[in-house]
Amino acid sequence: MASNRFAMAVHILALLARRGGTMTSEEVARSVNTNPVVIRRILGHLRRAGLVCGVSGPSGGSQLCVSPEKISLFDIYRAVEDGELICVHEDPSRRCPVGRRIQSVLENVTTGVKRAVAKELKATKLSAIVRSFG
Amino acid sequence: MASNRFAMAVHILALLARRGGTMTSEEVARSVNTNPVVIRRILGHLRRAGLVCGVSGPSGGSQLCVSPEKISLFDIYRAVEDGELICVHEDPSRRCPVGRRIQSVLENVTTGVKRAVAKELKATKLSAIVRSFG
DNA sequence: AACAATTGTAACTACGAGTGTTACAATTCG
DNA sequence: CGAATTGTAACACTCGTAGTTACAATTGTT
Repeated sequence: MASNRFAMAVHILALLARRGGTMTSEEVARSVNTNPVVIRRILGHLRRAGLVCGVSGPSGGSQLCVSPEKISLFDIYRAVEDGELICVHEDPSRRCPVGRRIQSVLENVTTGVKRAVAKELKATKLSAIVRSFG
Repeated sequence: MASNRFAMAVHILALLARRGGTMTSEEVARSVNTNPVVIRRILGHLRRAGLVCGVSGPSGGSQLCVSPEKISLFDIYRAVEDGELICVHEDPSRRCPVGRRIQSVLENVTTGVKRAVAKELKATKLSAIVRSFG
C-alpha cells in the first residue's frame, strides 16, 4: 500500500468519533492539512463501506454511522485500499517449468501475508485509536 | 508494496537455485518474460544483499552465493523492496489534538503490521519454494 | 422564493514510482 | 583480438496519487 489514504482515513474517523456528531470536510481538512476535496474523496470510500454518512446543505457534513468499537482498522483499510499488497508478475513464460508455476506458488505466499496483515489490523478498533489520543 | 520486484526476485532466485550454477540475464529474462536489463537491475539488489554474485564475460552470469535453505522470503523482500508498506501522512496540523498525535499513533500500527509481514515471510525459505516446483 | 453553505463528483495538472528500452564502458573467455 | 556478458546510466511511457478548480444537487435560513 503506497498511498496516504489509510492514514488519512484513520485520521478522519478519529476526528468524527471524538466529535460524536457531524463535521464539514473543511473542518476535517484543516486538521489533516489538505484540500477539502481530498477529504470528501476519502469520505466517499468510507460512505460506500457503510462507515459514515453525509448530508448536504448548511449544518451538513459527515458523521460516523457505526460505533467506534465496531470499526476495526481492517474495515478502514479495506474501505480505502484496493490495490494488492504484493504483486504477482502477470506474464511469465509458459515454456519454463518455473515460469509455468510461479504464479500459483506466489499466490500462496501473498495469501499468507494478506491474512497476517488482516489479523493484525482486525485486532485494533477505532475506539482504541481514539482512546490513545487521551 | 506495489511493484513486481519481489515476485520477479523470487522467480529469479528459484531459477538460480534449480540450476545450481550460473545463468545469464538473457536466460532468466526468457523465463520471466521481460528485458534482461530489468533482470540485471533486480540482480543488483540481490547482489548488494549478498544473495547472489555475478561475473562478466563469456560463460559469465549470476549464481546463488547462499544456500536456498538459508534464504527466507523476508531476505528477498528486504533486498528488493525499500518503500513503506503503509504510509503515514506526513504533515498534519499541529494545532489539532488529533493531528498533533496521529503520526505516533499510526507508527504503532505500521510497526505491528511490518512485524506481522516479516514473521510470515521469514517462515518460508527459498528451498521450500524450489521444492514446490517439483 | 431567494440565498448561502455544503456535499459529491468530474476534470485537469503535477509528480513520483515502476517498467521497458537503448546504449555503452568494463570485464573476461577463447 | 574479438565476442559475450555484466553493471549502470539515460530516456520514454504508463499508472496511481494528491491537489486544485469547477459545478450541479441538496438543504437549511431568512
